[in-house]
Amino acid sequence: MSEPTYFEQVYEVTRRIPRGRITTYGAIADHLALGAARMVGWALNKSFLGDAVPAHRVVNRKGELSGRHHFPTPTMMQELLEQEGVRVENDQVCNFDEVFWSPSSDFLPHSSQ
DNA sequence: TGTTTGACCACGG
DNA sequence: GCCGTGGCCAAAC
Repeated sequence: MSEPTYFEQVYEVTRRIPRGRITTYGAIADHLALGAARMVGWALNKSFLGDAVPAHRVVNRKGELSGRHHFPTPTMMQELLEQEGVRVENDQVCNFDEVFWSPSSDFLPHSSQ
């Protein structure tokens, strides 16, 4: 058990992402002060294997579904986002700025869910 | 125990 | 505005 590793923290932050919202690897890395966004993606790689972590809500800074290939099906990530109201086109989030959620914003700046 | 990789990001040319 | 390189830190081989 020991201390919670950084991917444990990534799980926590990822779970706190509201429905219909997304965030970036850099935002999580910055909030956790990891300094390396690569670890976030790598941590999320194992996240959905055991724990129900909405890894589909995490995209890169370009709003692209870079992790779609790591899902059971490459289309599942887009399907999940569309089901939550996130408009995805060509494996990329359209209103990226609108659905973007910051891990530091616990109080939700715009509207909660 | 050293090397390689990884769902990235920022900067420079 | 696009492409190449470095940096970042930790786990896996």
